[in-house]
Amino acid sequence: MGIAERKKRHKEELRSSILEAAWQLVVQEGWQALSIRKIAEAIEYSVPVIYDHFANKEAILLELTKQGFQKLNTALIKAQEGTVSTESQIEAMAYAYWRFAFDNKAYYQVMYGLGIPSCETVNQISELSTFSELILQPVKKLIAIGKNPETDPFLKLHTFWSMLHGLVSINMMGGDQDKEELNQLVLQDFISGFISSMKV
Amino acid sequence: MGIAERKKRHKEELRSSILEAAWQLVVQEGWQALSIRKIAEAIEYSVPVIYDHFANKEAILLELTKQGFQKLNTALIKAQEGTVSTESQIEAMAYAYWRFAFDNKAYYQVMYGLGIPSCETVNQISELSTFSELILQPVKKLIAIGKNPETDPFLKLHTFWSMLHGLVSINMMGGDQDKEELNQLVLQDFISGFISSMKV
DNA sequence: TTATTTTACCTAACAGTGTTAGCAAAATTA
DNA sequence: TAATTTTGCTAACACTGTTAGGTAAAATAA
Repeated sequence: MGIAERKKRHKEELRSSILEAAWQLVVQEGWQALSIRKIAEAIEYSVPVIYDHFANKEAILLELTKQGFQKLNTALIKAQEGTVSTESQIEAMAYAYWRFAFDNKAYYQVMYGLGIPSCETVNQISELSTFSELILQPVKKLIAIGKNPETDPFLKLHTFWSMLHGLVSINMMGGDQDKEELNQLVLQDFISGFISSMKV
Repeated sequence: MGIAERKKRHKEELRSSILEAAWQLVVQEGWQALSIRKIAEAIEYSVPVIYDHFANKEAILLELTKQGFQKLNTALIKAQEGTVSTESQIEAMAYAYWRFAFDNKAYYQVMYGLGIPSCETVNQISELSTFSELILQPVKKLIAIGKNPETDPFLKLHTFWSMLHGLVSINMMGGDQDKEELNQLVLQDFISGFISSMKV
């Protein structure tokens, strides 16, 4: 009964080739230029075949979004494991977040940059991101060290994530390369400010 | 020669009726559902007439963006004029920024939410926003009061704006109304943290 | 092996999008 | 009144996402 397996394997290959082609197109031309027909041409199949694997175009984007969050999560974990002290962990993770965004602009834009679409994508972002879980422990420790033990760690976390996203998205605009130095300063300023704000 | 004037007036009326119709459609159905044909139908003219007033669809969105920044600017100025102390000025402006975003979600999304398009829209945002100029003076004063006079006001400003945008855009996602309380806390946490970070 | 059914895949279409070429009618000027 | 400019329209082009319906090949059943 190897026939069914071969078919299944082929189907999975086709599915991932769709994602691969879609991703390549997104990187090359931006996610606004992505079209089903271009994907079909790239994988050398007709258009309806794509709809055998994905319900619609949005489902493809959503899958790429998931891939992006997976990459981000591993980067964050790696950053956390690289250091020991609580402060340096937060710092490393913020930096890793920043680096991921700028090293994978296309991913970050698919993950967040689609604006506020009517789809379910956005609602899934908070579920996809393990950023909160990862950074919760360090934040709690920092608060414990600080002078105000009543500080809400979830609130701090939420603020941290929001502000970090703001820094990334604002600095991703324009695209002037000569702002690279400024950007580094902005990030450092933010991190040190945030850490000290929890100790107070 | 009142004929030419009448024509000119009519042309301007048509132009603003296009913008008005476009805006109404954006509010009702979101900016992704905006189409030239819908605008044409709304103003009861044929499609090509629109192209006599705007080069393309993007130009219409850009005009709405400008309107949005104008509204935001006046809100910020009003907030600044309402208070005297430096700290409360910054606080009031941040709050006004926040309120504008959530009271005019459609505007804010047109202004920032289009992701990172290939167009020139984004590059014009920094020029359109007078947020930087308005908040520069209060920031400078705060730094002067603080213990570290070498702090770069422009850097602080940039950070402030970025983080504020991050707070808004993250909290604008999801759209759960029961998060309203949390959102207020997040904003207050951010403002107090930022102000104290400059005094240090 | 033959008949039947299932699977795989494609062509062609529908309804929508931004944009523009070319033409008819109305308004203005000479 | 005749010529000219302005005004606005129809119709088309080249796209977009999505799907209905059909065909030929492959797998299964008789």
